[in-house]
Amino acid sequence: MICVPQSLTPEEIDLVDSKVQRGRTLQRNKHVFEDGQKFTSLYAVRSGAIKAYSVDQNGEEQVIGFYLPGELFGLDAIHNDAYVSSAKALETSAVCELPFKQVTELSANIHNLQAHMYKTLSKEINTDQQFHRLLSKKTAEERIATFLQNLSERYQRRKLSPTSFRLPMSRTDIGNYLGLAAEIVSRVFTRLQQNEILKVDGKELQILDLRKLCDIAHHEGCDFRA
Amino acid sequence: MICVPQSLTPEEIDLVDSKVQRGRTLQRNKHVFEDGQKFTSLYAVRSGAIKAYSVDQNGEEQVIGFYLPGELFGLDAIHNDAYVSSAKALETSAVCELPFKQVTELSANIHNLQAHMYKTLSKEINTDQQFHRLLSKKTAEERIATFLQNLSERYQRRKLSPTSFRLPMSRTDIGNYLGLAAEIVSRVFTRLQQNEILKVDGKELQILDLRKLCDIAHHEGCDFRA
DNA sequence: ATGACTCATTGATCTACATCAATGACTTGG
DNA sequence: CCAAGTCATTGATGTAGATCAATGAGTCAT
Repeated sequence: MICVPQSLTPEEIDLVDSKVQRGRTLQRNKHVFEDGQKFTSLYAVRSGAIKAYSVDQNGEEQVIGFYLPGELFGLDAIHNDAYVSSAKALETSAVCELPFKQVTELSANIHNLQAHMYKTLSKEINTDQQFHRLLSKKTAEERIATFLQNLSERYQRRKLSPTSFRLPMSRTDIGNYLGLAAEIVSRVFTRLQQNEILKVDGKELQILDLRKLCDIAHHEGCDFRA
Repeated sequence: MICVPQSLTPEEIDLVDSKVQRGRTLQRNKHVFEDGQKFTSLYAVRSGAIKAYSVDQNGEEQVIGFYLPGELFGLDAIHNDAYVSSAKALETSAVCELPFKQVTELSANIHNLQAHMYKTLSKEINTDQQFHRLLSKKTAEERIATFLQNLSERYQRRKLSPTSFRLPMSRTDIGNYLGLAAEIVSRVFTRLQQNEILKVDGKELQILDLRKLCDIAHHEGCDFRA
């Protein structure tokens, strides 16, 4: 159910649900799909965490994003016959497969589904544009604060603790994603810990002062005034 | 006609065309839409050049993109009731307005149009992800070479010279877009000129050695081997 | 035409982050 | 359960690009 948009009517949900291929489970480091494979399906995370990335000519990896339960990925391949990035499990994970052909066919009839797809794609574009600002203007500390605040929100949306969670990815992955060296991620974590904003123990993370974290992030929609 | 996707059948093109509100013309610095205005329509450029940007709490501008004839913009607002960025003319420009309500209604019936919309949105996501790498990993020189090579391709697609064109935006806008100070843009232009890769005279630009420019760009799909 | 802009260029200096290097802790698979 | 990775942390040093400052060229309104 986590794989089907909740904006539909119950009947529509059933219909869509019946087209969803069920659970592939993946061990850590196993691929959901790889760059270049024939594009067939979108995927939604049921449990665990997925990393999307691409590799350039020089073999240099670029982390594109991290996906948590309830989130949809593979959207970047729709315009192509093949996937344009790879997706692998950061920990033991389960995903649902949504054959894209079914999505288009259903969305011609289910107006709500079409609207949902357009919105999802557009939201992704918007998110990427906010990320443009992050990479273009923000300092290391601001980037990391924004990243953690964003994770916090996403865990909260899934009814999990917004202030205490486990980072499923390595410091290197975080740095790669945020355009920083892993060492800088480490140093900023230490500094935020000294300022009693975080408590970090390996991959276990506690946000002690979400308010301050948001102040540092300078992120739209990350203020408590609202 | 430039506003309607060519992937449709002639009848479909006519149908879509009849729904397209015709030409708004804008003087330099006039807005097509502004952040916060009620979202109603996508826009396509007919002539001129459009800059999309957003402004954060501190009044700091972030250039999100530049749009040339034939290109669609406003996609980032679909998920929302209001525009999430602003778009203004960099020079006297004409745009077509495509009311989004019409687009969704038509796309339920015209399968090709739905497919075209999905592909357009997905392509935009993919472009933004490539930009992620540019900002995260590339040097100033690589960024600028990539940017110019990309402009060159887009002019070529519109049957204009890929090696000789006018930059419609300022150095400040280019720098802002690429995550660089305007001074660096200037310095890199000078350097590329010394190496006889470019000829720059104010906003007039000639690419003297597209091959070398591509080598510098380190950009996928920017090699002559293919 | 003329003064008041904005825009581009170049030089000098500063700094945030990258890079290199070393160490210890954790993880893992044989 | 031990050896061989991988991962995180911290310190020392280097550098690409930011910032500040000055000048000149282009553009615009009147």
